[in-house]
Amino acid sequence: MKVSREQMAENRRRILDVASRLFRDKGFDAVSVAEVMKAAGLTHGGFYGHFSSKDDLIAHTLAHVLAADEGGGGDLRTYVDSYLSPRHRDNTAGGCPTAGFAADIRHQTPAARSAMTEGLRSQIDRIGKALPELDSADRRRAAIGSWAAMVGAVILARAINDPALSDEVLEQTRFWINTGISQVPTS
Amino acid sequence: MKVSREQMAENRRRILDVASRLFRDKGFDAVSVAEVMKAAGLTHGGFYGHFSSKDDLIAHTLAHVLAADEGGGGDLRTYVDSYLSPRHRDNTAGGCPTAGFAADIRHQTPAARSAMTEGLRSQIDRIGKALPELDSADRRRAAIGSWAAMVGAVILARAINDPALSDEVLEQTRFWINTGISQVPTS
DNA sequence: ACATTTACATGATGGCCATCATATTTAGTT
DNA sequence: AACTAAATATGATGGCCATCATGTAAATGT
Repeated sequence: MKVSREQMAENRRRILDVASRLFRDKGFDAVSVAEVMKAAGLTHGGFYGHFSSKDDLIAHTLAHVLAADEGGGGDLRTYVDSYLSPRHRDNTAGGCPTAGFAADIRHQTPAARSAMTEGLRSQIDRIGKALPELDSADRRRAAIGSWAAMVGAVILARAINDPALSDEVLEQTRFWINTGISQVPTS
Repeated sequence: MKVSREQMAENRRRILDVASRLFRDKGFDAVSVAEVMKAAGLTHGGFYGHFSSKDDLIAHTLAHVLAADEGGGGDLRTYVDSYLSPRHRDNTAGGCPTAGFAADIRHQTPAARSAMTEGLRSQIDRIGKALPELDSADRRRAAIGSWAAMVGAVILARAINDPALSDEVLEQTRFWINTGISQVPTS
């Protein structure tokens, strides 16, 4: 049955929302189109009225979630601490899309990879803006280095089995980053 | 046809070798059992004589490749530089299994996750041993922080589309790590 | 040499999934 | 109020894949 224009727009938004959560949680391959539609409260048939293919959904999901992700507004220390928390590690479905998707994106379409590229660019800028005390070159270096460490630490912490080591990876990386961004690099 | 005991052992080794390359290159899901066997010069039927399931193959492949991976023998600077090189970024099939598998392992069996846990543990120790100038606590922190940044940087560099930004992520992370491990942390 | 075991090959089987075809119902439009 | 177009539902279809069943031939033990 046909639905109103706003209803359809809302359906599309809901598809993207649940897809971004399911994909982050289980990976692109492990989530079927039918599963996404069901989670959005629809059936699989209507899918191709919204997107031309599953790959198309993936690309739109990435653009959607990376645009929605702000993450660097407030204090950098606070952001780093919450990013490298057990709470964030355990919240894969609602957590950082970069940590959830980055490794998988290597196998996706150019459109998906471009969305990730732009997301990374703006994240580096955002972190850099939160480091006004450094000069321009140091700021960019600290932003990229810190972000790589944050993403890597969460991915490693999620991969392993031992809760104590997982917690330690997060905490030591936290300290490592906080000492790193608090001093002028020797270059 | 039956083959000799040594031939069978060699076949098994070859299966693990090609599996580790294919999995690193394309991901666990995108590689079929038949594809692995074909790459090993066999047909799919014999597979279940060597492994009880695809999950079993994945777990053994991980243990195999993480055991073979030494990586921290020589100078740490040299290791970091080669790890964060475009050459390593572009060599997914032969490159670091942690960077290739870490994100995917979250969805694998407990056996696979345990193999990764032990691999991470020994890698942290290896890097720590290469930092004799730091005291014990700083050494562990630097080892974990550096390793997280290395893994994160390679994953990010592989995910994105823009070669210049990809190169920059590697290079800036290299600088960031090298300044980080060359100074006594303030905390 | 013979018997037996066994590693591998060939050839199903059943399930899941992306995508498509068609039906149904209702929002817009006149 | 009636018409048309569009959004979603229901129901195929074809392909891929993990796993299993069975055949075959060579290796190993006696």
